[in-house]
Amino acid sequence: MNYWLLKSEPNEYSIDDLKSDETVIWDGVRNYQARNFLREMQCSDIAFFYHSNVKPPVIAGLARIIATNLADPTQFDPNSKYYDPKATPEQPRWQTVRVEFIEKFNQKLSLPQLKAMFTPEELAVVKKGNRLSVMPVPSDTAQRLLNELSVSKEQITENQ
DNA sequence: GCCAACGTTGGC
DNA sequence: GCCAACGTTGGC
Repeated sequence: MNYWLLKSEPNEYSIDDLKSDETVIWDGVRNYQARNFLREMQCSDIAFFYHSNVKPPVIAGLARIIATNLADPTQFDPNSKYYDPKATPEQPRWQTVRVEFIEKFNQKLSLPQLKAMFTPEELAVVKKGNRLSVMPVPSDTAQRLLNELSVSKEQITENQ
């Protein structure tokens, strides 16, 4: 199992939105490095849900990857701001995943706290100037985060 | 609101 | 294929 971090501006889509939707397709990513990470995701992988562009930025919750290698439907929609005229259903350029709500944290970890806990090598989101919206979280970093957030193994395992 | 960081575009 | 110009992200 692999761990990831997904950034979202809560004005656009928050952990509360995911909680009420239960699942969502993670559309709108238009950065190749981020897309390549989306392509690597596998079912039952865990994602830390990060709220960006708020004071302070926080890890707000947890999500599970439940479907992979999906063509992002917004690339085919001329009315979407994520429309890509070079993409066709036969040859899509942007793949993504569907995620499922697991948990919203009461005690959120803020970016200053994350900077105190981790080096940029351990957790890329603490690196100054990092604009990537999808990034891997090394397994040992993920374990430390889950421990800090008091997440039990049962909570992140499917078929509880 | 500012601006550093950095990805993308396009002229050459 | 280089790189200046430009646009966007996102912390501060």
